[in-house]
This record gives sequence, structure tokens and C-alpha cells, in this order.
Amino acid sequence: MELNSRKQEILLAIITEYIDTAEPVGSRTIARKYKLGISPATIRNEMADLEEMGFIEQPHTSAGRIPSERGYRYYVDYLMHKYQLSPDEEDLIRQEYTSKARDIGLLLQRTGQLLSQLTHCASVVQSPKMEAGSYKHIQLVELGMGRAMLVLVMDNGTIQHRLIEIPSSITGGDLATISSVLNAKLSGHTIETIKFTLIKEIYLELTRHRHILDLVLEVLRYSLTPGAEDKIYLGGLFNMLSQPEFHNIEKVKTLLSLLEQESLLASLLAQISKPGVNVRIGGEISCRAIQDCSMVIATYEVGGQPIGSLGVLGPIRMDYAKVISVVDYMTRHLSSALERLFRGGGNQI
Amino acid sequence: MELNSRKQEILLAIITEYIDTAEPVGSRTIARKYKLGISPATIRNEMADLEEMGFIEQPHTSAGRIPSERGYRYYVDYLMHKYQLSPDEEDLIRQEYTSKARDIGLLLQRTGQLLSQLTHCASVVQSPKMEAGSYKHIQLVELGMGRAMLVLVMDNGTIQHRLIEIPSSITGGDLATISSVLNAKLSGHTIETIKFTLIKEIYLELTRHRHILDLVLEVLRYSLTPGAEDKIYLGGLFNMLSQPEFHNIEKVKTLLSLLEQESLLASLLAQISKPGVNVRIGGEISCRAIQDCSMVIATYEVGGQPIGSLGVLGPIRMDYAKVISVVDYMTRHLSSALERLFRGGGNQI
DNA sequence: TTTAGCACTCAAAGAAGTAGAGTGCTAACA
DNA sequence: TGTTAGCACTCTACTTCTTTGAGTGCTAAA
Repeated sequence: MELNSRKQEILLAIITEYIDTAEPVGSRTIARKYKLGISPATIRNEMADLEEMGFIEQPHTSAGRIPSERGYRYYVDYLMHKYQLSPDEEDLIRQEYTSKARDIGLLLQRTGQLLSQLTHCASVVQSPKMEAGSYKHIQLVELGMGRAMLVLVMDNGTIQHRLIEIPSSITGGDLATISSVLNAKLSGHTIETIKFTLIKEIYLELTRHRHILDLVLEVLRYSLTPGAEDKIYLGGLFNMLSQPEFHNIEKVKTLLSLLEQESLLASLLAQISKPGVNVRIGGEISCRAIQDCSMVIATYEVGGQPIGSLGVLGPIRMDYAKVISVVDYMTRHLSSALERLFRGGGNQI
Repeated sequence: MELNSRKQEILLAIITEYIDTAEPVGSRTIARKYKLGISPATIRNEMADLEEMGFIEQPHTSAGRIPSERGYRYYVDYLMHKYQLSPDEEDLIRQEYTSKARDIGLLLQRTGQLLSQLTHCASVVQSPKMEAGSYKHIQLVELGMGRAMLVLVMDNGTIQHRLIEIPSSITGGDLATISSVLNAKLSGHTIETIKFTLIKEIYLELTRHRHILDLVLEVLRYSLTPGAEDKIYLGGLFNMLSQPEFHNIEKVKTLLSLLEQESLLASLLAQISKPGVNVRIGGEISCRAIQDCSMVIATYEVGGQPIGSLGVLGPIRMDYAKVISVVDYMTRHLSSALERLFRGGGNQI
């Protein structure tokens, strides 16, 4: 769909103004605020065209225009000016990532808070994918009363643990033996490179402990399932409530009830279709329940490997230019912070 | 403050009715719905007394009465009938705790969801206190690139881990040595029973690795700080939004912004002053910001030792009888579920 | 001591009127 | 032919006024 440059200017003005004020935009306002050198009447004519083409719509006859989803899409793809973070904003982010985080979870949580604070949207941050790393250490710790804890440490600094039930005949020594065999065999392997032959070797070496191995391997298999152990940090909901579109409690309620389901959040973050920052506007989100929202998401990576996603969810009328810049900037910073953390050379965290 | 039995009956009726309808209660309503055998006029006289005594108040002259905080307190202490959970509700809870949970975190999170669902309040669940257990296993795992991970496994099934930076001169073998010494010395100790002499012994035995020991001990010391590693699960906010008192967005916003601060939640849960279920009504909560809410909290325990708290937060006009029963019932069930889990004899989880 | 009766109060809901922002159309103009 | 001034028209949002009815307190009688 082609738009001549005057129509583009007008559409840009409408969207900019609407994002700013959340009020339908009239021709007079545009003529006054945006020096396009044409009269309100001309603008009205152009607006009628834009409406017919589906880029803007009218809430009712005597109101101004608001952008349609299609209008936002055109804006994001062609019209939007890149937003330059203010020095203050940049400082805020940089500072966050230079200070020492106690652990990855906290780092991700703070990332979400910052995202939300800067964008006035809710933030969603996924924890790094376990399966992206390779096993570094496997330990079975005897806890007494027929229980043991299996601890998996991955080389990317993630960790997984699970209680398992063991026969009381098993001693701490047995567990140590099993641990050391598992370590010797599996250490350095990624989940994908564990082959059936390797498993067989382990079983041969530990025939006596077949039962425990079954349990351990079940956990390993589980840790392989993508998304199984992902935690998702949701934050800054209250930042979103300051947006006028959420003055209606019913909307807030349905939104909240959805966002408290981790599985839904995971599916939202999975909607990344291209490298870099992805923008999903309204109905473009493959989730019927939140089609009156937009989403800006991206993937963070370590060593060139994408290992998790993050993003924000907000009203369709969000400041896309700013949100995209913020998400982009924060993704880069988070990536390099994790890089330092996982790949070494870094600070103690 | 003494109340004759008729005043008590009337106060009970007012509060019951108000909790149910969220509307100021008039004398006619009480005469009609609650067969007290007296006329509205008599009830009005008694209400005037109750108001003077501070148990109820009037939003404006031509409205009915609503309970004051003092009224609620009297109700909770003296008037309230015990709420008997319905078979359905009991089933729901029992079922939750008989099914196998993947880990403690999930168990606590589900506990919160259930609490919230049954009470229509927000739920707050604290993770078990680390310091309640004793060290079972300490492992330093080399991750390459000058980093290692310290893993602390406690006998109560909790776990803590942290990345530390190590000099590149240190080998995996060194870490294994350190691990085994730490294990030998600290295993079985609670955080409180680690004495200075013990630390000294370790230093003597591992003089070469003084630097790493410093780091490790810093982490140990940190894990000792009460509350430092506590996670708090907040849930079911949307359940609370169905209460009419939260139809005002501003209230929701301030509440949300508060509840997203973990430290505040921790301080709320710390306001337990007696064994069993604690009820804090309005201003009784030592937090200025949420004085228009009430809180029902309790402590769960393992082996007779309190190891964490949980509770709900909701409008002052909450169904105290039901909420108290639910919190009590769930606390017991959570305690015994954890008991099975930590103390063994239990299912695999 | 209880209660019927009554005048009074006041928030909430409805009705009516007003203001004003915005539109589309027409006709004149460059 | 594209642009613009002018104008009648539309429709929401706001204000003001009125009505309604639930509820009270007081008084006097039972």
C-alpha cells in the first residue's frame, strides 16, 4: 500500500499525537501543532482517505481519528523515528549492569523492573535456557531418611536440583560412586550429545544401582524438555496501570488473570520470528485474550547462542520508538552481562 | 468493653451482612433478615449505642452502618462462628498436597494460588528459611574461565548456589580438595553451630587456598543472614480485584506497587505475634501504606520448628471466618507435606 | 422498654440542557 | 485541479436540576 509523502506526514502526526495524549486527534490539532503548511480542511480530506485505506479510524462521527492496528504497523515499519535514550536513561541501565548481582535470578528480575520503569509497560523476562549449556557437575547428595538430592550444574552457571527417593540400602558411599561415574561420563556433554550408547555404558558400570539411575535419568530427560525448568519474571504491572487504557478494572482483571499463568507468558515470549527486536501489534499476538495489547520482545544471547527472551507488554498505544530502543539496549546489556558472567573474565557475582 | 447479648447479636448481624453485601446495613434489613424478635426502631436505638461505642460507623447521615476496625476486631475475637470448609474445598486442598510436586518452589506457588482462589484475597507465601537446616553437602564446581560455582545443600532440601571468581591457578583438583575439607568440617552443622574454632581449623588445613575460603565463607555468612535468600511467592492478585473495594484504580496501583517489593512482603509476613493464625485488621498492620487492608497470616513448620510464613492480604471487609479456616487448614497441610518431604518416608517429589 | 409514626437527610440515578470539538460538504479561489 | 474558507450538522462529555428511596433520629403512645 503506497502512501504519498503528505499522507505519511499526516499519519505520522496523528500517531505521534495519539501516543502522546491518548485522545482522538482532530485536523485542527495537527494543523496547529505540526507545521505541515496545509489547512485543516486539506488535512481532513487526507484523513478521509487514510481512513478509507484502513490506517486510522473514528471512534464516532464527531471525534478525531485514532490509529488502527494497520496504522501502527505502518508507523513501526516505515514512519517511526529512532528514539535516542537520554543520558539519564542510559546511565540507569549501565549502572544496573555494572553493579554486582547476587545471582542470575536477581539480575533478570532487576532487568524486568528497569524495562517496566522505562517503558511504562509490564515486563516479561525469561530465565536462560538450561539446555543451552553442557553438564559440568552432577552430584547426588544423601539427605537421610531415604532421600537424596540430585544437583546438576551446567557450565553456563545455571543449576537444577531435585529430591529423589532412594532405597534405604543405599549408602552415602554408593551415591558418591554413582556421582563420580555420572560425572566422568556426562561432564562436558550438552543434553543433545548424550547418546544412547553413553547411557548404556553407565548402566553397565553401575548395574547394582539400576533403580537410582532410572530416577536420575528421568530427571535428566526432564531437564532436556525445553521450557520445563524456565522461570519467567513478570514485573512492573503497576507501571502499566498508569496508562489510561487500563482505567477500566475489568480489563485489568482479565489481563492479570492471564499474566499469572506462566505457560501463557512462555508462549508469548516464544512468538519471536526474526532476529533482533520483534514487535507484535494487537491481533498480531497469537493469543485471543490479549489482542488489545502490543508486545515488544527480543532474544538475549551468550556466545552468539540465543538462550532466552525478554520483552514488554503494554497497550496498543505504546511509544513504540522508545520501547523498541529500550528493549534493544537492555537486551544487549543483559547479553553482555551474562556473557561476562558465563564466559568468565567477569566480576564475582 | 462489655456488650450485652442483644448488642452482640446486632453487631454480628451487621458485620455478617456487610461482609456479604459490601453495602451499608440498615435497621430494616436486619429486622427482616435476622429474626431477632425486635423492631427496626429498637435496632436503631442499639445501633446508635454501638456507634457511640465505636464498633460501627455511618458513611453519611442517611446511610446504614458499616463495621469499624474495632468492630471487626470484636467480631474476630468474640462473635465470629467457625467456618467449616465444604467437602469440595477440603478435597481441593487435599488433592493439591497428595499430588507430586516437582519441587518446593512449585509447591509453595500452588499453595499461594489455592489460598487466593479460596479466599478471594492476594496470597503471600514465604519460602522455608534456609537457616533452619544444617549443611549436608558443600561443593565447589569449576566452571572454567576463572569461575566456580559454590553449591550448598541443606538437609531440609533447600539449596543455595552462587558463582564465585577464582584465580586461574586453581585447578579442578584443588576445588575438589577444598570441597572435601569443607564437607568434612561443616557437614551436619547448622549455621548457628559453626564456631570460630571450626573456621580456624579449616583455614589451617587449607592455608594455600585462603583467598577462595574468604569468598566461600562470605557466601556462608550471607546465607546466615535471616531472610537474605528468602523468596516470596505473591499470587492471585486478580482474585482480589473482584472485590468491590478495588474498583478504584488508584488503590490498585498503590497496592500493586507496594506488593512488587519483596522486602515489604517479608516485613508483612514477619508480623506474627502468636502461634497459630494471626489476624491483622487495617491499622493493626504496621505499614502505613496498606492500612485499608487486612491480613491473615500463619507459620508453617517442620518437626515442630517454624520455618516459614504464609497468608493472605485482602480488603478489611473480608470473610474472616472463612479466611481464617482456610489459612489454618492450608498451613497444616503444607506443614505435613513439607514434613513428609524433608523428614523422609515420603513420595518422590 | 419497646415500637409506630413522621419529618428530615443525603447519595445515587435519571433527565434535560449546554458547550465544544470535530466532521463533511459546498463553493470560491489560485 | 488542488486547496481552503465557511457553514450546517453530529455527537460526546459535562453541568445542572430533579426525583427517588433508603435510612435515620426524635417523639409519643403502648
